Amino acid sequence: MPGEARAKPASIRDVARLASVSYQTVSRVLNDHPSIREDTRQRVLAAIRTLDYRPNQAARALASARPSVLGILSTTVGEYGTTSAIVAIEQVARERGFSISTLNLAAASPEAIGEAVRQFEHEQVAGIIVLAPQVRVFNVIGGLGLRVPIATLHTGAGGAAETIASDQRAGARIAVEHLVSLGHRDILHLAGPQDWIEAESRMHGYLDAMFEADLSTLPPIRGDWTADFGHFAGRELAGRRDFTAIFAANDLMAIGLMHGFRDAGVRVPDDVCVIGFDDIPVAAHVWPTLSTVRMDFADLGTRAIMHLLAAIAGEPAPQFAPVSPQLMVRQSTNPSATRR
Amino acid sequence: MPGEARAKPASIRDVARLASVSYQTVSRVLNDHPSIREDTRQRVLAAIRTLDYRPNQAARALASARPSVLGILSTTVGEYGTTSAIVAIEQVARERGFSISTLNLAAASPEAIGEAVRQFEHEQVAGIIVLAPQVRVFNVIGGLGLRVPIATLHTGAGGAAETIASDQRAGARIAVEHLVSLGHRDILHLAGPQDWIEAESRMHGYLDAMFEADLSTLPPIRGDWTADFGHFAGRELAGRRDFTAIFAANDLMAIGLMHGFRDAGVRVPDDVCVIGFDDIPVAAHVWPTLSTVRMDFADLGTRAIMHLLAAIAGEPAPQFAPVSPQLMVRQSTNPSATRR
DNA sequence: AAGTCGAATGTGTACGTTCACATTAGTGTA
DNA sequence: TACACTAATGTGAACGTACACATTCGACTT
Repeated sequence: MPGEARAKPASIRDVARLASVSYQTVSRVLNDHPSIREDTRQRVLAAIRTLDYRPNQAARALASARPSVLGILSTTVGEYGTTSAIVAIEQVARERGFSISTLNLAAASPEAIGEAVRQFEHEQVAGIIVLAPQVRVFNVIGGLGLRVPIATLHTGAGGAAETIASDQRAGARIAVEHLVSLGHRDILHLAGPQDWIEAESRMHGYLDAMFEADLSTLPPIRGDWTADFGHFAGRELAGRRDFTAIFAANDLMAIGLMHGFRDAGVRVPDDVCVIGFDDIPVAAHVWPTLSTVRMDFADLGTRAIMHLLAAIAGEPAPQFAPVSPQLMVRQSTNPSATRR
Repeated sequence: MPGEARAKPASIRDVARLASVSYQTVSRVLNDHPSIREDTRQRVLAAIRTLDYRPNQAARALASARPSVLGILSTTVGEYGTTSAIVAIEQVARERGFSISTLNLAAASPEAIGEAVRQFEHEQVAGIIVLAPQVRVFNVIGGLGLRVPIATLHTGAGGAAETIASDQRAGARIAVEHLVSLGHRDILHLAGPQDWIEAESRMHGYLDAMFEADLSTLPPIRGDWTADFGHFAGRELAGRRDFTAIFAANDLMAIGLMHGFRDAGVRVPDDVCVIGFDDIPVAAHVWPTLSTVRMDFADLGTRAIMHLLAAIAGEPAPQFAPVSPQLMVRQSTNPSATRR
């Protein structure tokens, strides 16, 4: 509003002039070149501060091969934890001088994914983090002969994509083991969509635990992650009596499931025990409060980005201790705890 | 893995050579210059398709004043709807040829916000969309003498920031009117944090409805949007008998509130009616199912981006019909409907 | 038929940075 | 003291595009 003529941002040459050096010297200071005398460096840094100079990323990306943008590809289909992972990723990335370009896919069709990745490629991103953990995403990406490094939060990516050892499988196992320890023998799994890596991991965890406890498994129900589906499933399953506990692949479905049971007159946890996965913020507040498994998604995000940055720098992949998922025991698996 | 030498992406000059025109002509085709013969344009477009050419955004941003990146600034403190708004914003922006750079703030301190905005400025963004609707965010931004256009989803931004007429206030009003129509006269408001624009809007809606119904208001409780706080508040409020209904500023707090009441032996909706705001996916599945108000956040996002794009292009702000919030009546405000 | 005008296209240059190479200063060695 | 060798700095290009200007071409006027 005050209409003050805004000065054009300072360029590397302005800094050089003020510091009485060549623009190249400034560039070296910016890029931590080893051969710079300390007093020169200080003079340049002072000039940078005086002029509030910030390197032009566009020019930098144009002139150098290595770009300064990281792409995050995600599907919106509600996965809890995605957000906290993104925040963690961003933070690390920005500390290392990268910007983040996000691309949220409404539908995860192979075409859309391919297009998105090519979009990133054309935007000259340094690397891509994929938070759209469908199996076919990786098939598509694998078939693209991609040049940019890719990382994901999830195991089982297969193909060329770099993967992080996440412990969804261990988490699912812990959940089921909890049910087993309560004496349940007939445990049903309400799984996620077939194509999802996380759904597969969690189902494997279920199978692991059942196998180890020497229990026979029931064919899992395939859901779509939504509470609405859980609700539907609950009403459908109310008629069956071949299970005494259910492990739902996420909390949303678990909560819908309990609603469906309630509608049908099946009591949780008295008639059927339910455990979820994620520990979404409302899990501790629904009725009955939902037992679940909590994972540190921010930590997973950090690993993914560290992994990606290492790949970009051509360094060997960093190793991390496994993330330990945490069992949250609440009312939905504890018959004696439900008081109204 | 197959180590095939990857070809360098095609440049505008490659296209020009293939189409037997000058690179400038290609540039004109790309920028929809009027004076291009139709057959020339077609020849250029064909060459573009053949080479799978995509303009280099970095070079484009460098050469032209107008950059092609839009910044999205948001705080992570859980607001439902942010995600769907972002998706909508991105879609429109990408259609118009912009990339999206996101910057999620963990803490919304004035310093962090200022730094984030300067970061965007330095990244040469064309405009910024702010999804961190705290009042002080706008104070900080207003005091920055910013040159890039800014838009937000929310009204009441004040200062220089461009605003969109959103209807949170109307939504809150509808929620309270619903309670009034059920015969409630003593209605308490569980508000959001003082600094938040949305919290203020929703409180204003509450006050509007109470005033119009000629009812006296109670001092609102200030929450922090979380279910945990709602839980705490529910236990605290259970001792009070000076209200028969509560309007919570978001669903998360409403669900926690019902949990707190349950703990304290207060029955919802029989003793106290509860209504929330947002219609988060679990609202229809908790017990009792939560009455609430649904807003089309994707639509709000679309408006915000249209607004911003108009500002960037120097066009007048587009006008939209108000978004009508939708009342979702469920069990938590319907005493006769709770069957177990 | 020469002149005028606008449409269509081409040529130089700049954007801000990095890279490859060239140069100068600085230090030790013989 | 001269020599080599490294450290420190400087110079000329190039990245891929858009902008300002110059040019060519054709059609229409007089």
